[in-house]
Amino acid sequence: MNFKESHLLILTNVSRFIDLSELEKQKYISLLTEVKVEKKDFLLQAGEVAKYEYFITHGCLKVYTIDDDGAPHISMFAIEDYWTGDLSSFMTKEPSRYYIKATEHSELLGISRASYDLLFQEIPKFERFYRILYQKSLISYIRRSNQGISLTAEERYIDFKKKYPQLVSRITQKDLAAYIGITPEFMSKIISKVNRM
Amino acid sequence: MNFKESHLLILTNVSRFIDLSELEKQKYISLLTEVKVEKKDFLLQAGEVAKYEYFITHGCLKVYTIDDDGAPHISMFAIEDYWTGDLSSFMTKEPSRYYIKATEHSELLGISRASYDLLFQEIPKFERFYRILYQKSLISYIRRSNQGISLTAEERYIDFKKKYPQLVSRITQKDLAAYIGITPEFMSKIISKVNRM
DNA sequence: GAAAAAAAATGAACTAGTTTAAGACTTTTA
DNA sequence: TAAAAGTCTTAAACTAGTTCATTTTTTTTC
Repeated sequence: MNFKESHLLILTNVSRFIDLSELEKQKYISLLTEVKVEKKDFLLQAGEVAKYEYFITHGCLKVYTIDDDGAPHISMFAIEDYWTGDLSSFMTKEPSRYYIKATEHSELLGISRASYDLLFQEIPKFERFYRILYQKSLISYIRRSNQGISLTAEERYIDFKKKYPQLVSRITQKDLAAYIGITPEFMSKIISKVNRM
Repeated sequence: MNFKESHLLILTNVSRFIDLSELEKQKYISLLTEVKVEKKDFLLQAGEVAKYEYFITHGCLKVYTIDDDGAPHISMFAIEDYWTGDLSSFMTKEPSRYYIKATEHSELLGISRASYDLLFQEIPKFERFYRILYQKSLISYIRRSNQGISLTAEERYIDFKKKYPQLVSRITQKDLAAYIGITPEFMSKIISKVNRM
């Protein structure tokens, strides 16, 4: 069976943790929905229930909240070969507090809540896949929430640059500031300082 | 079969997400190790590999790092009916950067890495248990790391008090400051301000 | 490819949170 | 139960990061 490129990408991602038979691969692919968004399009807006979890086959998106003062706070950037969505709203079916917006033309594979539930019944191995996926995400969020309180903004910027060098050139300074947790003005100061060093 | 109180506690916790047969329950319990620690004892120290993940049947512990300036940063408090450990070190078998210290006399059930791996072979249902457990933890860490950058220290304190009212009276103000991400002096100011309101 | 819109830089005045230091209160330990 | 150690409070001087306002540079749009 020949899979298209985006399907091969997600199958390769899944195969990092579990092995699927040809039949299981086809079954899995059949549960996915293709989604394309243009730059600035929303995949999700606060107030909506998150109907899908997404795997990104191409592009870049930002996941963020808007606080009471209207300031955005980016909780993650998501690029090719990563997963995104609002897991909380997806699971509880309560309205989301997040926006997910494409920062470039992006292509994704979405799985609906019904398909997600069905997946575990049909291919129980996916419990293992998600167990490992969530475990790894959890480890990096624990680290991030710890760094948020123990590092200065400058240290967080240097750390981000070291960890995601490709990303720095793909996102605006303003968005990076909203991720690091500072104002764009202070981000600008940090960058010119760090570059001078 | 009669289980002892601590075993009943962990079985009840596990039964929130999966159903186990009597035989599976016995098998599971056989993989656990009982641990007791006195106040101020360490369950783990930075530099060691985390040999166990723990379920707390009684007591309270703090999980923290010490930064380059010697300042502690608490990443979680763990009490009865919660899980704790350094998942990153436990999985990678690399030395931990965390300390886990009892803030009261505590009793725990530990599972070693070998038993954890065996558990999935013997009772695959545990993939589901951990998938759901990690999913829920992930959701709360995503929320926490977002709040860390979007709320002021005062807002984080008020939020903590609302969310974990029982805990506030069980931990010192100093430890709460190390969790919130501020100095004990500023914590003291916030508390006297909030109490005056 | 010109006009409009958004992002980035810079600087001055401000504020949330830190540092240092000292005294009062509470808990632990011998 | 006294003394030692740790925790909490208060206050003054300080600094990391914000706010607001203006100009320059880059990107988007028609």
